[in-house]
Amino acid sequence: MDKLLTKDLSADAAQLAVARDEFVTQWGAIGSAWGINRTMAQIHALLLVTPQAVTTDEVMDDLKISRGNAHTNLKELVGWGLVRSVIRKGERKEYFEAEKDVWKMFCIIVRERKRREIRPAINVLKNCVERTDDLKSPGAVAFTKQIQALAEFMEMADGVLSKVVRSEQSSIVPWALKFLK
Amino acid sequence: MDKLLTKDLSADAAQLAVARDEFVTQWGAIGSAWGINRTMAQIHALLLVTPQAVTTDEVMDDLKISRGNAHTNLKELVGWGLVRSVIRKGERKEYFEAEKDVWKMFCIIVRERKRREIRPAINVLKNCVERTDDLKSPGAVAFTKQIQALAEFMEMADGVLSKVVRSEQSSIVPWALKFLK
DNA sequence: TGGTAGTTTCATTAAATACTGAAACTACGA
DNA sequence: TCGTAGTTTCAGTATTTAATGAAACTACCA
Repeated sequence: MDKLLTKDLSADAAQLAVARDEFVTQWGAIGSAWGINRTMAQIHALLLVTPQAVTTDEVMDDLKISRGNAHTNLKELVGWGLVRSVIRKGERKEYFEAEKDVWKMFCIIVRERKRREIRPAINVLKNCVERTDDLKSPGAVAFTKQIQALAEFMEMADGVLSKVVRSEQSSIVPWALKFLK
Repeated sequence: MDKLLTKDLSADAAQLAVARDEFVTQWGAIGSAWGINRTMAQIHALLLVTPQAVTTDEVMDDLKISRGNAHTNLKELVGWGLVRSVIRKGERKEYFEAEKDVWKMFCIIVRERKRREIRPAINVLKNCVERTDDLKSPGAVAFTKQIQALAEFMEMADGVLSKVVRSEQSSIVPWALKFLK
């Protein structure tokens, strides 16, 4: 009876462990497709499904990676703002925990990608336009027009994302959604 | 006088060539950050700013890349639907041209990424939930809840994107934008 | 101020990814 | 059906990117 209960519990724990592992692994693969390094995505996944804050050693141990790798990617995640470091009083170790709220997570990612990638891309485009918008040849005019269209589109997208993310409130998008067709 | 005119024209052409090169190079770098291979992004950029359809050889020559590389990436772009191949009657060569309309381009990219990356990610999440939603331990419940939240968020995002992209009409987003705060 | 727990850095190595170029293939026209 | 222009494939190579692990560093405490 007691044995049976124990057995069930450990079977459950195993099932959970499998699902957790599956999630961490797959999230790593998904990250790759979006230009995020696999390990960083895996660490993020791991922290997302770990209720307590964890140490570098626990991450190393769980994902079977080196200290340097764990350290670098944890700090990178902190740099993105997706992970916070926590210092428990009386302890010297550093603990890490992820932002768990999905909407907040989304806002952080959007803000960072806007800052790191969208804005610089817009600058590149504007720069190209500046170099050519005084040229009169048909080729130059066509070029400028095309780049301008791209620039305008990206500024529009940038603006939409700013507004979506501004309020930090998850209710706005589903609400706006009703108006879309 | 004639010489001066020629000089001016060639200066203009040079200026255009520089801007074009800058765009192609930078677009390649931007693509990298979003998980797209550099060459593919560069070819796409090149076709975007080339009015006529071009051949594999022209791409090779312009970007200084091998035939195999040019071929593979052109076909990949065709696979995404961002580039069409054109066969001119009476000619055996294959020509390629990009979709130039920025909004259509955006719709294509969104649809493809939805299909290739967002849907599979949602399936991974649902799969994880299935494995654990019958478990009763507090750890399992917390896990399931977190994954469920992620899954729901992604389904919502998927739905928003579907609607945004459905009409193939660029006017909808700016319009909906007015309602956002 | 020496010892220790913990963190950070970075030269080296490993792995993943992309590119080349030549050979095989295809399809058309003479 | 042979020759040729053009396309496709892919084994080998190069490049880029990420990971390791050990040494240097830091900060605290006895």
